[in-house]
Amino acid sequence: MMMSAKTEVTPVPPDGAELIRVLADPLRFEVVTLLARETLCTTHLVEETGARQTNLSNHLRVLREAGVVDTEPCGRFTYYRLRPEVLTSLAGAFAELAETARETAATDRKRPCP
Amino acid sequence: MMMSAKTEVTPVPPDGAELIRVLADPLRFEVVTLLARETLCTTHLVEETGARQTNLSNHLRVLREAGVVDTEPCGRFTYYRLRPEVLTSLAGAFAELAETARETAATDRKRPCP
DNA sequence: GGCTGGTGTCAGCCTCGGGTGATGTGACAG
DNA sequence: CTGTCACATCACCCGAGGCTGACACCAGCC
Repeated sequence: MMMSAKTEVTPVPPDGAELIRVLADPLRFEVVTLLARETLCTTHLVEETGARQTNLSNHLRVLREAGVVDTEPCGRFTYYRLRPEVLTSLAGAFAELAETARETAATDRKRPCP
Repeated sequence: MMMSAKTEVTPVPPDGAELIRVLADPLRFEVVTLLARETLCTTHLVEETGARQTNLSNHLRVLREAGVVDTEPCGRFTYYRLRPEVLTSLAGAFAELAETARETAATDRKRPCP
């Protein structure tokens, strides 16, 4: 069958808990921070983070499978681009949780001791 | 010598990366979700999550040391209350990161291949 | 063609951290 | 005072996952 140039648009299963787990790793979070400011390829990330290429490639796969980043091949290089929507939804989830917590604190809602 | 029974207002070292790591654990995140809706004590959390008391106590210590929750002793019980500010700041951080990423994507800002 | 440089994949090592059981302590009930 | 309950702390086990080295792959350059 033909493959065409599908970039495999990534189905992006937006699992909240899984997403947090992915972002919890220090190196992955550093990569995300760097990619937020600039679209980079693996070589740049190696320079910036000081991590081994193999190590970074593994982490980038995790980020890719989690739908956090998109890849854009450019000759021998591979550009990594961050997906803002993912971070936005995460921020929204935390904001909503914080709002609920603030209401709970304001009305002093607590379950009685049994 | 020591001054009164201060509840030890928790210095709260607001380390972003550390905070994410703390919230990345499924059980801890479930606890945070539950505490957002209602102030509970350990017994309630044991009932709700189905986890062992020891296990929960350990996780609650992590949440306490990270400044995510506050404790309020009530007789033999200990109430756990969520700190909305922590979640708010985290949400803000992610929103800011998302904003930066959106700008980067909009202006197609990328570092050239060396 | 062969060679080099940029990346992904695989298999293994090894540490970190979550789960558990035993045990201690303080607070009520009797 | 003694028992029980709520909760914390400790010591230990063990598996998930991060890191690495060896290798495969592909795209340009000679």
